[in-house]
Amino acid sequence: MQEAQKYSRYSFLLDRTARRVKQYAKQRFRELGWSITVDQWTVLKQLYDKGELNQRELADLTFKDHPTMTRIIDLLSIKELIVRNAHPGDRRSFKVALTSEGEKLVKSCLPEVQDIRMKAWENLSESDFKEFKRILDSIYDNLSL
Amino acid sequence: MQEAQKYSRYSFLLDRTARRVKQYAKQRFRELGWSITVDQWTVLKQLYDKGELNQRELADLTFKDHPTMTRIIDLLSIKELIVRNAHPGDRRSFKVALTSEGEKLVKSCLPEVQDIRMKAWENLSESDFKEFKRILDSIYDNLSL
DNA sequence: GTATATTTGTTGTTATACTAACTATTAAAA
DNA sequence: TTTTAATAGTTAGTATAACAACAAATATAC
Repeated sequence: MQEAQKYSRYSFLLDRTARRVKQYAKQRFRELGWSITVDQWTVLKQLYDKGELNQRELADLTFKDHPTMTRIIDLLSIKELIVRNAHPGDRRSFKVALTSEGEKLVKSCLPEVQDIRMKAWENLSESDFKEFKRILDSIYDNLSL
Repeated sequence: MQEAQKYSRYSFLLDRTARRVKQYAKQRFRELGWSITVDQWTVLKQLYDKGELNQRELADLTFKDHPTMTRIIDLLSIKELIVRNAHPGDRRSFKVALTSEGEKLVKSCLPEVQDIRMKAWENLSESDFKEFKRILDSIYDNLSL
Protein backbone atom coordinates (compact mmCIF):
# COMPACT_ATOMS: atom_id res chain seq x y z
CA MET A 1 0.00 0.00 0.00
CA GLN A 2 1.26 3.44 -0.84
CA GLU A 3 2.28 5.67 2.04
CA ALA A 4 -0.43 8.25 1.42
CA GLN A 5 -3.22 5.71 1.01
CA LYS A 6 -2.35 4.15 4.34
CA TYR A 7 -3.94 7.03 6.20
CA SER A 8 -7.22 6.71 4.37
CA ARG A 9 -7.18 3.05 5.27
CA TYR A 10 -6.73 3.78 8.96
CA SER A 11 -9.51 6.35 8.91
CA PHE A 12 -11.72 3.78 7.28
CA LEU A 13 -10.94 1.16 9.91
CA LEU A 14 -11.66 3.63 12.67
CA ASP A 15 -15.00 4.55 11.18
CA ARG A 16 -15.92 0.94 10.49
CA THR A 17 -15.11 -0.18 14.01
CA ALA A 18 -16.95 2.68 15.67
CA ARG A 19 -20.01 1.89 13.59
CA ARG A 20 -19.76 -1.78 14.52
CA VAL A 21 -19.59 -0.99 18.23
CA LYS A 22 -22.64 1.21 17.96
CA GLN A 23 -24.50 -1.29 15.85
CA TYR A 24 -23.78 -4.09 18.30
CA ALA A 25 -25.09 -2.09 21.23
CA LYS A 26 -28.13 -1.04 19.25
CA GLN A 27 -28.90 -4.64 18.37
CA ARG A 28 -28.52 -5.80 21.98
CA PHE A 29 -30.76 -2.98 23.22
CA ARG A 30 -33.30 -4.17 20.72
CA GLU A 31 -33.00 -7.81 21.67
CA LEU A 32 -33.50 -6.86 25.30
CA GLY A 33 -36.69 -5.04 24.35
CA TRP A 34 -35.47 -1.66 25.56
CA SER A 35 -37.31 1.28 24.08
CA ILE A 36 -34.31 3.61 24.04
CA THR A 37 -31.39 4.08 21.69
CA VAL A 38 -27.73 4.07 22.61
CA ASP A 39 -27.44 7.84 22.33
CA GLN A 40 -30.52 8.28 24.48
CA TRP A 41 -28.94 5.96 27.03
CA THR A 42 -25.83 8.14 27.15
CA VAL A 43 -27.94 11.14 28.12
CA LEU A 44 -29.86 9.22 30.77
CA LYS A 45 -26.60 7.93 32.23
CA GLN A 46 -25.10 11.41 32.49
CA LEU A 47 -28.17 12.64 34.32
CA TYR A 48 -28.04 9.62 36.60
CA ASP A 49 -24.37 10.22 37.43
CA LYS A 50 -24.34 13.99 37.63
CA GLY A 51 -27.88 15.03 38.50
CA GLU A 52 -29.71 17.88 36.81
CA LEU A 53 -27.92 19.46 33.84
CA ASN A 54 -28.87 21.96 31.19
CA GLN A 55 -28.82 21.06 27.51
CA ARG A 56 -25.53 22.75 26.82
CA GLU A 57 -23.87 20.79 29.60
CA LEU A 58 -25.31 17.55 28.25
CA ALA A 59 -24.12 18.43 24.76
CA ASP A 60 -20.63 19.19 26.03
CA LEU A 61 -20.39 16.00 28.05
CA THR A 62 -21.50 13.80 25.18
CA PHE A 63 -19.69 15.80 22.45
CA LYS A 64 -22.88 16.28 20.50
CA ASP A 65 -24.07 19.56 19.08
CA HIS A 66 -27.03 21.50 20.44
CA PRO A 67 -29.61 20.66 17.79
CA THR A 68 -28.84 16.96 18.19
CA MET A 69 -29.23 17.28 21.95
CA THR A 70 -32.51 19.16 21.55
CA ARG A 71 -33.89 16.24 19.57
CA ILE A 72 -32.63 13.50 21.86
CA ILE A 73 -34.17 15.34 24.79
CA ASP A 74 -37.43 15.77 22.88
CA LEU A 75 -37.64 12.01 22.40
CA LEU A 76 -36.76 11.19 26.00
CA SER A 77 -39.35 13.71 27.18
CA ILE A 78 -42.06 12.12 25.08
CA LYS A 79 -41.17 8.80 26.72
CA GLU A 80 -41.43 10.57 30.08
CA LEU A 81 -37.97 9.42 31.15
CA ILE A 82 -36.79 12.99 31.68
CA VAL A 83 -38.33 16.43 32.18
CA ARG A 84 -37.28 19.94 31.21
CA ASN A 85 -37.72 22.03 34.35
CA ALA A 86 -37.55 25.80 34.31
CA HIS A 87 -34.18 27.13 35.36
CA PRO A 88 -34.54 29.63 38.19
CA GLY A 89 -32.42 32.62 37.33
CA ASP A 90 -31.94 31.93 33.62
CA ARG A 91 -35.06 31.77 31.53
CA ARG A 92 -33.09 30.73 28.45
CA SER A 93 -32.22 27.33 29.78
CA PHE A 94 -33.79 24.27 31.33
CA LYS A 95 -32.73 22.02 34.12
CA VAL A 96 -33.10 18.59 32.60
CA ALA A 97 -33.79 15.87 35.15
CA LEU A 98 -34.57 12.16 35.25
CA THR A 99 -38.12 11.25 36.17
CA SER A 100 -38.58 8.41 38.63
CA GLU A 101 -39.37 6.27 35.59
CA GLY A 102 -36.10 7.31 34.03
CA GLU A 103 -34.12 6.60 37.14
CA LYS A 104 -35.73 3.19 37.47
CA LEU A 105 -34.82 2.41 33.88
CA VAL A 106 -31.18 3.40 34.30
CA LYS A 107 -30.87 1.26 37.40
CA SER A 108 -32.38 -1.76 35.71
CA CYS A 109 -30.35 -1.45 32.49
CA LEU A 110 -26.97 -0.61 33.99
CA PRO A 111 -25.59 -4.13 34.50
CA GLU A 112 -26.54 -5.29 31.03
CA VAL A 113 -25.07 -2.14 29.45
CA GLN A 114 -21.79 -2.88 31.16
CA ASP A 115 -21.80 -6.40 29.71
CA ILE A 116 -22.54 -5.01 26.25
CA ARG A 117 -19.71 -2.53 26.53
CA MET A 118 -17.26 -5.10 27.84
CA LYS A 119 -17.85 -7.43 24.91
CA ALA A 120 -15.88 -5.18 22.55
CA TRP A 121 -12.75 -5.38 24.65
CA GLU A 122 -12.44 -9.10 25.15
CA ASN A 123 -8.93 -10.44 24.59
CA LEU A 124 -7.38 -7.02 25.01
CA SER A 125 -4.92 -6.23 27.75
CA GLU A 126 -4.56 -3.37 30.15
CA SER A 127 -1.68 -1.94 28.15
CA ASP A 128 -3.76 -2.20 24.97
CA PHE A 129 -6.36 0.05 26.56
CA LYS A 130 -3.75 2.62 27.48
CA GLU A 131 -2.23 2.59 24.01
CA PHE A 132 -5.61 2.81 22.40
CA LYS A 133 -6.71 5.73 24.52
CA ARG A 134 -3.45 7.55 23.90
CA ILE A 135 -3.76 7.15 20.14
CA LEU A 136 -7.44 8.14 20.06
CA ASP A 137 -6.73 11.24 22.10
CA SER A 138 -3.82 12.11 19.85
CA ILE A 139 -6.01 11.85 16.75
CA TYR A 140 -8.73 13.92 18.38
CA ASP A 141 -6.24 16.61 19.33
CA ASN A 142 -4.72 16.68 15.86
CA LEU A 143 -8.10 17.61 14.46
CA SER A 144 -9.17 20.07 17.11
CA LEU A 145 -9.36 23.72 16.29
CA MET B 1 -13.05 4.73 37.63
CA GLN B 2 -14.75 1.42 38.26
CA GLU B 3 -13.63 -1.54 36.18
CA ALA B 4 -16.97 -1.97 34.43
CA GLN B 5 -17.40 1.69 33.61
CA LYS B 6 -13.99 1.77 31.94
CA TYR B 7 -15.33 -0.06 28.91
CA SER B 8 -18.12 2.42 28.38
CA ARG B 9 -15.54 5.14 28.51
CA TYR B 10 -13.43 3.50 25.82
CA SER B 11 -16.45 2.99 23.59
CA PHE B 12 -17.27 6.63 24.06
CA LEU B 13 -13.76 7.75 23.10
CA LEU B 14 -13.85 5.56 20.02
CA ASP B 15 -17.17 7.00 18.90
CA ARG B 16 -16.12 10.56 19.65
CA THR B 17 -12.87 10.25 17.72
CA ALA B 18 -14.47 8.60 14.70
CA ARG B 19 -17.04 11.38 14.58
CA ARG B 20 -14.31 14.00 14.82
CA VAL B 21 -12.35 12.46 11.95
CA LYS B 22 -15.43 12.43 9.78
CA GLN B 23 -16.42 15.93 10.79
CA TYR B 24 -12.96 17.27 9.99
CA ALA B 25 -12.99 15.74 6.52
CA LYS B 26 -16.50 17.03 5.93
CA GLN B 27 -15.47 20.53 6.92
CA ARG B 28 -12.41 20.45 4.63
CA PHE B 29 -14.49 19.15 1.72
CA ARG B 30 -16.79 22.06 2.32
CA GLU B 31 -14.02 24.61 2.56
CA LEU B 32 -12.61 23.32 -0.72
CA GLY B 33 -16.01 23.84 -2.34
CA TRP B 34 -16.47 20.18 -3.22
CA SER B 35 -20.05 19.14 -3.82
CA ILE B 36 -19.68 15.61 -2.47
CA THR B 37 -19.70 14.12 1.01
CA VAL B 38 -17.06 11.90 2.54
CA ASP B 39 -19.17 8.76 2.12
CA GLN B 40 -19.84 9.65 -1.49
CA TRP B 41 -16.10 10.09 -1.96
CA THR B 42 -15.50 6.59 -0.64
CA VAL B 43 -17.76 5.13 -3.31
CA LEU B 44 -16.16 7.16 -6.09
CA LYS B 45 -12.73 6.05 -4.92
CA GLN B 46 -13.67 2.38 -4.96
CA LEU B 47 -14.96 2.70 -8.49
CA TYR B 48 -11.80 4.54 -9.49
CA ASP B 49 -9.58 1.83 -8.02
CA LYS B 50 -11.53 -1.27 -8.96
CA GLY B 51 -13.59 -0.30 -12.00
CA GLU B 52 -17.24 -1.23 -12.46
CA LEU B 53 -18.94 -2.81 -9.44
CA ASN B 54 -22.50 -3.68 -8.55
CA GLN B 55 -24.21 -2.16 -5.52
CA ARG B 56 -23.72 -5.19 -3.35
CA GLU B 57 -19.99 -5.17 -4.01
CA LEU B 58 -19.82 -1.47 -3.20
CA ALA B 59 -21.77 -2.03 0.01
CA ASP B 60 -19.45 -4.87 1.03
CA LEU B 61 -16.30 -2.91 0.29
CA THR B 62 -17.43 0.13 2.25
CA PHE B 63 -19.19 -1.84 5.02
CA LYS B 64 -22.44 -0.04 4.44
CA ASP B 65 -25.83 -1.67 4.14
CA HIS B 66 -27.80 -1.88 0.93
CA PRO B 67 -30.37 0.85 1.51
CA THR B 68 -27.60 3.27 2.43
CA MET B 69 -25.72 2.35 -0.73
CA THR B 70 -28.86 2.80 -2.84
CA ARG B 71 -29.16 6.35 -1.61
CA ILE B 72 -25.51 7.28 -1.98
CA ILE B 73 -25.66 5.99 -5.53
CA ASP B 74 -28.88 7.91 -6.17
CA LEU B 75 -27.18 11.13 -5.12
CA LEU B 76 -24.03 10.49 -7.14
CA SER B 77 -26.17 9.65 -10.16
CA ILE B 78 -28.07 12.91 -9.88
CA LYS B 79 -24.74 14.70 -9.87
CA GLU B 80 -23.82 12.68 -12.96
CA LEU B 81 -20.59 11.43 -11.41
CA ILE B 82 -21.59 7.79 -11.86
CA VAL B 83 -24.09 5.78 -13.92
CA ARG B 84 -26.05 2.61 -13.29
CA ASN B 85 -25.56 0.46 -16.39
CA ALA B 86 -27.60 -2.65 -17.08
CA HIS B 87 -25.83 -5.83 -16.09
CA PRO B 88 -25.68 -8.26 -18.98
CA GLY B 89 -26.72 -11.65 -17.68
CA ASP B 90 -28.37 -10.51 -14.45
CA ARG B 91 -31.28 -8.19 -14.78
CA ARG B 92 -31.51 -7.74 -11.02
CA SER B 93 -28.29 -5.81 -10.71
CA PHE B 94 -26.48 -2.82 -12.17
CA LYS B 95 -22.92 -2.26 -13.14
CA VAL B 96 -22.11 1.05 -11.48
CA ALA B 97 -19.40 3.02 -13.26
CA LEU B 98 -17.72 6.42 -13.02
CA THR B 99 -18.61 8.92 -15.71
CA SER B 100 -15.76 10.89 -17.24
CA GLU B 101 -16.89 13.74 -14.96
CA GLY B 102 -16.59 11.42 -11.99
CA GLU B 103 -13.19 10.20 -12.99
CA LYS B 104 -11.97 13.75 -13.49
CA LEU B 105 -13.25 14.68 -10.04
CA VAL B 106 -11.51 11.76 -8.32
CA LYS B 107 -8.23 12.62 -10.01
CA SER B 108 -8.44 16.26 -9.01
CA CYS B 109 -9.45 15.60 -5.39
CA LEU B 110 -7.10 12.73 -4.63
CA PRO B 111 -4.03 14.69 -3.44
CA GLU B 112 -6.07 16.91 -1.14
CA VAL B 113 -7.94 13.93 0.31
CA GLN B 114 -4.64 12.34 1.18
CA ASP B 115 -3.57 15.49 3.01
CA ILE B 116 -6.87 15.56 4.89
CA ARG B 117 -6.48 11.94 5.91
CA MET B 118 -2.88 12.39 6.95
CA LYS B 119 -3.72 15.22 9.33
CA ALA B 120 -5.31 12.85 11.84
CA TRP B 121 -2.14 10.83 12.20
CA GLU B 122 0.40 13.55 12.84
CA ASN B 123 2.78 12.79 15.70
CA LEU B 124 2.01 9.09 15.58
CA SER B 125 4.65 6.50 14.83
CA GLU B 126 4.73 3.48 12.60
CA SER B 127 4.34 1.19 15.59
CA ASP B 128 1.36 3.24 16.78
CA PHE B 129 -0.38 2.50 13.48
CA LYS B 130 0.26 -1.19 13.84
CA GLU B 131 -1.01 -1.26 17.41
CA PHE B 132 -4.03 0.79 16.51
CA LYS B 133 -4.95 -1.43 13.60
CA ARG B 134 -4.50 -4.55 15.68
CA ILE B 135 -6.77 -3.25 18.43
CA LEU B 136 -9.44 -2.00 16.02
CA ASP B 137 -9.49 -5.32 14.24
CA SER B 138 -9.72 -7.13 17.54
CA ILE B 139 -12.71 -5.06 18.61
CA TYR B 140 -14.38 -5.57 15.27
CA ASP B 141 -13.88 -9.32 15.48
CA ASN B 142 -15.20 -9.46 19.03
CA LEU B 143 -18.49 -8.04 17.81
CA SER B 144 -18.83 -10.03 14.61
CA LEU B 145 -21.41 -12.71 14.36
C1' DG C 1 -29.15 53.04 30.28
C1' DT C 2 -29.05 51.83 25.75
C1' DA C 3 -26.54 49.43 22.04
C1' DT C 4 -23.98 45.36 21.11
C1' DA C 5 -22.40 40.82 21.80
C1' DT C 6 -22.87 36.33 23.73
C1' DT C 7 -25.38 32.41 25.29
C1' DT C 8 -29.20 28.92 25.22
C1' DG C 9 -32.08 26.53 22.80
C1' DT C 10 -35.09 25.63 18.46
C1' DT C 11 -36.25 24.77 13.58
C1' DG C 12 -35.08 23.47 8.82
C1' DT C 13 -32.39 20.91 5.58
C1' DT C 14 -29.40 17.26 3.93
C1' DA C 15 -27.06 12.89 4.58
C1' DT C 16 -25.98 8.59 6.81
C1' DA C 17 -27.49 4.23 9.50
C1' DC C 18 -30.40 0.60 10.51
C1' DT C 19 -34.70 -2.21 10.35
C1' DA C 20 -38.51 -4.07 7.98
C1' DA C 21 -41.17 -5.01 4.16
C1' DC C 22 -41.36 -5.22 -0.61
C1' DT C 23 -40.52 -6.34 -6.03
C1' DA C 24 -38.12 -8.61 -9.48
C1' DT C 25 -35.06 -11.95 -10.81
C1' DT C 26 -32.24 -15.98 -10.52
C1' DA C 27 -30.84 -20.39 -8.38
C1' DA C 28 -31.81 -24.66 -6.05
C1' DA C 29 -34.86 -28.49 -4.62
C1' DA C 30 -38.59 -31.51 -4.94
C1' DT D 1 -40.88 -28.62 -13.84
C1' DT D 2 -42.88 -26.29 -10.59
C1' DT D 3 -42.22 -24.90 -6.07
C1' DT D 4 -39.11 -22.82 -2.93
C1' DA D 5 -35.23 -20.31 -1.51
C1' DA D 6 -31.85 -16.89 -2.15
C1' DT D 7 -30.13 -12.56 -4.15
C1' DA D 8 -30.16 -7.51 -5.87
C1' DG D 9 -32.07 -3.58 -5.20
C1' DT D 10 -35.83 -0.19 -3.54
C1' DT D 11 -39.02 2.18 -0.38
C1' DA D 12 -40.66 3.66 4.11
C1' DG D 13 -39.91 4.94 8.82
C1' DT D 14 -37.09 6.40 12.76
C1' DA D 15 -32.83 8.16 14.81
C1' DT D 16 -28.42 10.39 14.73
C1' DA D 17 -25.10 14.13 12.84
C1' DA D 18 -23.76 18.43 11.12
C1' DC D 19 -24.62 23.05 9.49
C1' DA D 20 -27.18 27.42 9.03
C1' DA D 21 -30.31 30.62 10.53
C1' DC D 22 -33.15 32.06 13.99
C1' DA D 23 -35.59 33.88 18.68
C1' DA D 24 -35.23 34.93 23.31
C1' DA D 25 -32.71 36.02 27.19
C1' DT D 26 -28.62 37.56 29.43
C1' DA D 27 -24.14 39.82 29.77
C1' DT D 28 -20.94 43.44 28.38
C1' DA D 29 -19.45 47.91 26.58
C1' DC D 30 -19.96 52.51 25.95
